Amino acid sequence: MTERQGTVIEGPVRVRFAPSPTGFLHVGGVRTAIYNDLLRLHAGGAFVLRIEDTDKARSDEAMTRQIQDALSWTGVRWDEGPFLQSERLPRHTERAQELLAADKAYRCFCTTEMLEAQRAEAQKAGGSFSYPRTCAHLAPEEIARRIGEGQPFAVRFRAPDESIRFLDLVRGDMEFPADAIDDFILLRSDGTPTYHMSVVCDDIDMAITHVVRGEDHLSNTPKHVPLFLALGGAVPVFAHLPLILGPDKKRLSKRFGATSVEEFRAEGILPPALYNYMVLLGWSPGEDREVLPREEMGRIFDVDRLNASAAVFDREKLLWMNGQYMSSLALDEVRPYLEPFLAEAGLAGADPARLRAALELHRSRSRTLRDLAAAVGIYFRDELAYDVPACAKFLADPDLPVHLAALRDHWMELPSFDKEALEAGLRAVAGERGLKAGALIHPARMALSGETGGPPLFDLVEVMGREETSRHLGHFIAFLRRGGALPEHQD
RNA sequence: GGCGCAUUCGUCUAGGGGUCCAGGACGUCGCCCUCUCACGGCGGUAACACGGGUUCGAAUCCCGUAUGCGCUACCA
Repeated sequence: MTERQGTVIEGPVRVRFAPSPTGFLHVGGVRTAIYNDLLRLHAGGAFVLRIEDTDKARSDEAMTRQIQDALSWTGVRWDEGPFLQSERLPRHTERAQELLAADKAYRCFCTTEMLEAQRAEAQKAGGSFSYPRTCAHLAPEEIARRIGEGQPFAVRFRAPDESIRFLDLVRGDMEFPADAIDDFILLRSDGTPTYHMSVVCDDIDMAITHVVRGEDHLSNTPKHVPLFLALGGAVPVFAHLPLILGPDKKRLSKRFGATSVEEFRAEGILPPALYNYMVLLGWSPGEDREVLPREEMGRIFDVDRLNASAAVFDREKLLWMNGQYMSSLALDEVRPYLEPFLAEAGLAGADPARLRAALELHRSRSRTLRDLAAAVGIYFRDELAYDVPACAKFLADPDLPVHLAALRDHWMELPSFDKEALEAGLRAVAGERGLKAGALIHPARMALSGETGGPPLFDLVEVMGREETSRHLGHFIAFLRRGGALPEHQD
């Protein structure tokens, strides 16, 4: 941990995000991408996007496309790529062959069955298994003979005998004993390169200076470091990010709700809110500020402040963050993201001016875009569904229909249908009838929104407009007169 | 099993030996604002995993224990 002090990064960096396209982009992946984004933003340089699609069975073009969409939606910007690792396989093989030629790697003729047996035995004896270097020093003639016989072989890396050290920006100076790694495989017996070979080769070719990735790669790093060296590449600086946990402190799983960018998007989360929330899951600006735009975070981002312990994903706080952005962003910035939800709510063709006014009225009251789109629906409907249980107190007042009818008549005769006039009108009607304003306001709100809560009544009515207000009041009066029975078509 | 990493309010975190009977945020509770709801404001609630050291002094440094997690493939 001591080494962390003063590891602030100032020069240009080359960072990369290298997801494998196996479905949706999960929160862990997004956060990794975001920290890379911020590091690049802070220090300058380049962000390389590399798709690790070598596991062809699980990868396809659509998934690659999806990752790019999810990243750009989130607000992560990359400078180079996407590069497909699958297209670089020949290069990886070529580099592995170089290691073989330089005797930094060797052919291993051991069969999987043999290795499995040895591994099982070692486990039974209570120890850990590492490759016993059976083929590490075969005589050249022996090798030639076996190749001649057509025996398949894998290519193994000659792991160093010294302990391996590297710098991890999150955890400090790391040191692994030599026996922590064995002579791992570079090329499978079918000739294809393994993950370790591909990653290191690509990181070298792409001149990556900082590898920011998940903690699950921490134990792989002592394998990668000597491989960088053997291939003549500069060893990058590492930063291994802790995992993201679910509320049960286990690996985040679906049963606690959305876990992927696509799902958050579908729920109506704004990209900057997701981005902002994710950044805070493992990093803090060090001052008591939390809601910060990407550019600002980029300016003050500092790997020094990355947290080393796992964090529980808190959906509530994400929703809160979303609410912050929903109400503070300019409406025009929100609109593009909102559009699909409006369409879904059947409001695609709604009157633009009224829609806009309605959105302004409701956005600070909604936590998601989906909620917002649903909330403004009341301004564009022929009939409203009332919160029936909450209507009990209105039904208990036999004079209410008359009062509301008077209110409606008064409002309809107003020369100007604006909130000041509406309020003055309502207070006048209430006064004439010996009522408190609230005695009209609350039932009117129910009549015009179907709910007990919502924006200030006169704002609501102004946006609703004269015609709809009259109609909805009429419906509600009829509803009250029926004693609360719903018309046929409304159940 | 082996190796590694982690451990501050329910959750995200601040904290780099004294300024910490531990600060901020989400949540929660109460109050204010108010026609309701939300926003906002104010206040309350609640934490240094445990045990040993080191030190005049430890949340902070060291060692152990516990717990959690990761890795331990011819997967990535």
